Amino acid sequence: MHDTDLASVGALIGDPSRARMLDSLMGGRALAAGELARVAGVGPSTASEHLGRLLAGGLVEVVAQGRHRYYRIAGPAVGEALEALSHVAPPQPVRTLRQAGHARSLAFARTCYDHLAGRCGVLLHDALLAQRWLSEAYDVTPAGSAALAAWGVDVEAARGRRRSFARPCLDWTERRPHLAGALAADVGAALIDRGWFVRRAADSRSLRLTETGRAGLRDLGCDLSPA
Amino acid sequence: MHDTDLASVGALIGDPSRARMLDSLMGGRALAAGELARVAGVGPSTASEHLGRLLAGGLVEVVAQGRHRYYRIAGPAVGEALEALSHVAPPQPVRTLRQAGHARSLAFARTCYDHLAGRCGVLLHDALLAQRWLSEAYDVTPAGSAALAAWGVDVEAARGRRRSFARPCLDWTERRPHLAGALAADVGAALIDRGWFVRRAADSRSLRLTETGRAGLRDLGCDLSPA
DNA sequence: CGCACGGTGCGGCCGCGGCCGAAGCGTGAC
DNA sequence: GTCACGCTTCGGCCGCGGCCGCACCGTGCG
Repeated sequence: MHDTDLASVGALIGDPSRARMLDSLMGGRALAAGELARVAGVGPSTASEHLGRLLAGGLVEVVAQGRHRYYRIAGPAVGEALEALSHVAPPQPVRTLRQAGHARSLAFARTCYDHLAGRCGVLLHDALLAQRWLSEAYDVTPAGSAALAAWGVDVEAARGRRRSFARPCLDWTERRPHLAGALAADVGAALIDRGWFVRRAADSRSLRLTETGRAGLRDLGCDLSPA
Repeated sequence: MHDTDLASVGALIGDPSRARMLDSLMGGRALAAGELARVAGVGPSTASEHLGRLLAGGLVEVVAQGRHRYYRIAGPAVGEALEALSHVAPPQPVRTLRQAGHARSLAFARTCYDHLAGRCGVLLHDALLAQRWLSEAYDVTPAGSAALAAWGVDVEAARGRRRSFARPCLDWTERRPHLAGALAADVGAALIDRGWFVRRAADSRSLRLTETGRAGLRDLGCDLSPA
């Protein structure tokens, strides 16, 4: 099954169409083949071929549901690899006004595989430390545990998962750390759940900060003033 | 300078010749263009072209010395990305006896970008925790600080560097964690310095455990009996 | 000095792989 | 049952890029 070495997995990511698909899937949710064809800008047949290769390479997995086939990132290791890769691949230059707007919204709030990133991500990271919900060693304090429980986050469940619990991750737009790991994934999901953020589109990593979220961040002591 | 997006950096890694070059460079030291041509199995001109692309993509950097040009991994971010990629790209199947021997020695002791990995890597990781030189939070204890100083490791200097200090990293041959991060890099260098390990070849990641190292690991309580 | 050597640039060959259109298959709607 | 739709498979076209040989440049040696 696994004849994949460094080169072949790199080649899988190295195709522009597949890279766009993977980038969309880094939003964390499963997307249908047709949606992925659209974001990649190719026909359905071509997309199907790409997805077949990604599947064979173990980068994505598929779940059939009705007459749709939903693809998603295969596991945390894949997400972390793509995340690490994007750290050495800063954003491409802007060409159109539309792209400029999209880039700005991505820089403000987005998902990074399965957790929050962008300006809001680093602000939240800083706030969690400033409020001492997290220690410098990135462990949850008793106060943090209680506060996160109020958000609907099960800290102990996150701790039990087989991936790093909480760690800093250098944000490539802010060049400062945001929070990554199992806890970060749960916190991000909880905040979307509580309506702080809404996804701009099902197949995009871009998030929109709601008024609720804006108030919540202010309560945490975050300074949302531009730059 | 940076027009590199996810796809182009993936494509850089995706070529078999370039992947072999990068894998060799993951040994942590700078290698001359000719050596890299040899490990890649291509002519000098082809290798030069590859290295030019890797250079333009920011994956390697070059230092001219005499009539040689030495290439090395550009920075920690690149090393971490390659490391993360290799986690989703388990080793390719064995075809020859020579490869089998090489695979076995790699599984026993090797460098993973700039720190120790393989069976010896995870044994050392376990020993550092068992001896309580490292806490569960992967911070160095006072006892550990003294012991590491005796090895010639400057713990405080490692703490100051702009990369993660010490963290677990899942070993893909042992499927158990070894130690990664700035501290791990210094510890690995110190142990090679003290003659516990020697590099099997300048352009390989494979290490050989010396008698000195074998005794040292035993003193730490490591069980070196095979499997 | 001249030669050997390491490394790079260029021209040309060639094969891998991305792309599409058409056809086939299974699922769900009516 | 019949049709529509989502997705995959197959065949064929074509362009990108890896490969080499050769020429060129700079360095170091005798």
